[in-house]
Amino acid sequence: MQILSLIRERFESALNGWVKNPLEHVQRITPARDPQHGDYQANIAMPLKAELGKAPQAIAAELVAKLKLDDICEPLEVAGPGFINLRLRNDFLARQLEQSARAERLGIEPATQVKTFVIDYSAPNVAKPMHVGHIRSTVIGDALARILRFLGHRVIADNHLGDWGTQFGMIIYGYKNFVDPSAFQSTPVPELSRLYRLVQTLIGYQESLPKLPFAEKKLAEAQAALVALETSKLDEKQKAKELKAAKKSIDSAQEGLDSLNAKVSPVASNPELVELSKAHEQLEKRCQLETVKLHEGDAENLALWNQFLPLSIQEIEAVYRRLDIKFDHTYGESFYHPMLEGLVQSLVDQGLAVTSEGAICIFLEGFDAPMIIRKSDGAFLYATTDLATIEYRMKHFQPDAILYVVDFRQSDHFQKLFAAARAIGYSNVQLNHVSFGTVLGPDGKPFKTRSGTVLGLEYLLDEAVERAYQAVCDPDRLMKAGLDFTEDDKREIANIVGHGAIKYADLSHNRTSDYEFNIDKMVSLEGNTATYIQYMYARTGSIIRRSEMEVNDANLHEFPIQIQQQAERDLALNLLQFEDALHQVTVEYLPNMLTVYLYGLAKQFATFFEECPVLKAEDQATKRSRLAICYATGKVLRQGLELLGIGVVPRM
RNA sequence: GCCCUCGUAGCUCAGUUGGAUAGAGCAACAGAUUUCUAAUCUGUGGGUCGCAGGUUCGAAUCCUGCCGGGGGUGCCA
Repeated sequence: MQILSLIRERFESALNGWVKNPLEHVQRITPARDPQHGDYQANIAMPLKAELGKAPQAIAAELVAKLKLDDICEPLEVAGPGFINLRLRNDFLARQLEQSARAERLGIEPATQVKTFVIDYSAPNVAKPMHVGHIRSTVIGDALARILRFLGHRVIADNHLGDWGTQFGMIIYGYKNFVDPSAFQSTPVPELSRLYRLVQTLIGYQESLPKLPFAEKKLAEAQAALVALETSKLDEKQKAKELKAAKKSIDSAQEGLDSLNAKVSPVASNPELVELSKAHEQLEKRCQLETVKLHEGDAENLALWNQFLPLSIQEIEAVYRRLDIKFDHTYGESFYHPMLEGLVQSLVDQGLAVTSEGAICIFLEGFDAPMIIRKSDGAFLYATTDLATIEYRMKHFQPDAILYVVDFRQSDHFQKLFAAARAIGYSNVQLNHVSFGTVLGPDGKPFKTRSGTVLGLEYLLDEAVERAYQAVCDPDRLMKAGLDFTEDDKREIANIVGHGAIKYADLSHNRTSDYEFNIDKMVSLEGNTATYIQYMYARTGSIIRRSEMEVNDANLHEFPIQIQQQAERDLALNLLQFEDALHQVTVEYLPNMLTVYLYGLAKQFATFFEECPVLKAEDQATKRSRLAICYATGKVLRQGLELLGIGVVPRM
């Protein structure tokens, strides 16, 4: 059982019958922020001032007198305005650690109230190459699935594949008109990617070219406005403000012009492409038509779709295999397509959806714009599929919660979707947009593929593995560390370290923040990285191996733990807070709560490693105790990393 | 225009949901090594938590306004 729950229980029984809502107050017992205030602190007395009509210090003193904690804690201490500081007894820590270290699941009991979670994550668009932007959803969703499952919940991992969207119209059109048959024969997936990019480039060109004169005019106007402003006779303050606005509108005009040029110039500079564009005017419309034909069941397009889809999925699955990501279901958009017509009809019949400006809409309280579920041309939208998906999931899985691990830019969409779901009557399910921030490039702007060339996810992973290989398997380092690896060993280590680096870099940021993508830093072997933690894990094993003693769950009772040094105590306390860290993750679905914990634990072990010799310990009892501590640390580090989808190696 | 979101050390980021003197890593500087794997450890310097008010025992955290960045905003996903 987690220590925190244990302490809270004791407080609860002391508060029972004395204050109105003990459970609420007990939540204000937390691990101490500052170790000089003990291990845990109870910030309970201060808010009770009003209810009990006494000074907080007096309340705290009274509470301390009522508490029965002497088997767990040193004598309690009231400090400052009424904090109660708790310090665990060393023998309690040692006993707890012995118990949890030999338990199969580190003593973590499965949840008593098992909940069903559907987690919707990754969701790449098939036929578009996966890139750096797909990392976040995939890795965060996978970590949450692993952690919730470990805590005993029922988890349904569902990959809502984009397999029915407009990109297929583009690829079908590209295939019909631009395919290189021999390339498609030998390497179909890259050829499909090429076709997709070609069509996309041409469409971008056709869209942007006519806008170019307007953008140029807008820029010129903005510049003229600035000049006019500079000579005008406004008062200083007003003028400064307007100058700023004028400069800003120049910047945005410039930016607009630049982005148009970026779409125009790759084609304009290539006569062949210009010819292609001329031969395929209104390309976007043509592609849309192919999409419509597909959706209407056109035999040729459906056959092409059926041919392309498995190829693309194979490609995606190869990435998942590398990353050790597994789903329970992969119900893509196409899976829901047959349900959409009926869904919209029934919403109209119920009066929940109405026709407005030719489109079928759901109007929701608190939103300016409606949620459109059928376009005026009859086509369905993302929102329609999402509603059908909720209906399907509710019917087949009866979830307590559905988590959508999707980019924060879609938060409006999800707010509407959730409001619509409630309006339809799905009230006994928690719908949660587990949103995440943008991956930024070195310029602080959204990470874009470098001018034209796509920085694919596969390339990125290869790069990380290669750098991991160079760093970890540096011959000098291996010699100094006395490590003698075969080439296979090295490759395996590089794989685990490289992939772990990418995942950890993502998971260690608060998911709601943007973060700067920096491959050097990710695969760097210093600081808050997976590699550091993996390294500390390897050291726990290395000590045990060198002791030439067998240490395992079954015989761990022969290695009784005694806590003597500060470093041992800090490490033991840290180890026992693993379960707390996991629960922290689940409160707001923040995997970085676990990375923070693991990094702290790894650092704590490094301190222990420096200060507490194991093999050269002063006596046998100390040696055995410290071996047990190493064993426990290794176990928690390995388990923690595994819950993040990150592996370990015995030596590195 | 309206709505959402962010602003913390030179840089990259945490901050356990309102707790005590705001923390890490990188970079800089000073130490520790015939090692239990130095990919390490110990220490130093570095802050107006964007600004101004408010709420209360107590605010980086909640509320209001302003400044600045990002995103969204009726038929894309």
